[in-house]
Amino acid sequence: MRIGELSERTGASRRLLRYYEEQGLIVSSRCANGYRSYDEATVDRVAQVRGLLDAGLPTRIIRQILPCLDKPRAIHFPDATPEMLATLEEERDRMTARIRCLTRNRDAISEYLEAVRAGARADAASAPGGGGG
Amino acid sequence: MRIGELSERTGASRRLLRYYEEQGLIVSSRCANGYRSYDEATVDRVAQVRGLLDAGLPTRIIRQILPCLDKPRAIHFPDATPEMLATLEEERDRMTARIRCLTRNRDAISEYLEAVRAGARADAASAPGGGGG
DNA sequence: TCGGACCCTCACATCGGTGTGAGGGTCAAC
DNA sequence: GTTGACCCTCACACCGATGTGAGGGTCCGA
Repeated sequence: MRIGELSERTGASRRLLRYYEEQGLIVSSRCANGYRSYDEATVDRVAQVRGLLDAGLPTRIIRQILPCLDKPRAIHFPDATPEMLATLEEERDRMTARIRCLTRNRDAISEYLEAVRAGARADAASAPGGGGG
Repeated sequence: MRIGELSERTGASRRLLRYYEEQGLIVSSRCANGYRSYDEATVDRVAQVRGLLDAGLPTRIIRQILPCLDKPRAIHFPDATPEMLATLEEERDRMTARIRCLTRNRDAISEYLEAVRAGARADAASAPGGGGG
């Protein structure tokens, strides 16, 4: 597919898709006329990239971790230098920290929302038609 | 405590602490001489803010969700307009999505690391002193 | 052969989080 | 009364993710 369709299917602007490619996050082949051509899997790839970007990872890191998510069954060990592995472990730990932080705060929001709803119900029951102070 | 100590204890630069204050994420009182003065709880608050920032939330959103995390037991219902609640629900869902994305990818990284380690062990066992292809 | 929808490559603009420095005050210690 | 560590308020600089627009090609259908 060409960039327009990919853009529509992923919600990412064309500009952004070119940027991702420039950053090495997605790849494209070129048609004879120079147009970019993407295969089906790129749709998922873009979603993944955008998810990670939205979760606070910079493109530099995403570029590093993507290759090892791609081919979960066909891992190329020569790719994995010791520094690379160290980076991955570090990044995994950072992600775990992020997950914990997000989870804690999300749960607090949920609690708050429930409390507000419970309070609103109590309010309605104890003073129907009136306001609580 | 003054800004220098807070900076040291949180790892956030003074500049950043002033920025957070400007963004309404932390508060300070002022000494007679104009110096900012923070109470103990601000240390945790800064950590929370930085965690959320690192997880991809913009200050605008953090400012909105912080008040409802602060006082989990002393909720002020008048604060909560319906739009506010809607925003919170939205944000909670976005956080859930982030958590899922991070978890999925982190687990994939973990799997990769384990596979590499297993491969390395197998390599070492089958061809000690040699290289695997 | 034209128009319009699509694509290309620059390249500059914007926005948010952060660094850095100028110019200047406060205060404790010598 | 000077020095040095701390604080203040600007204000500009930077970087990364993204928008926008200029200038120009390709291709399809009227």
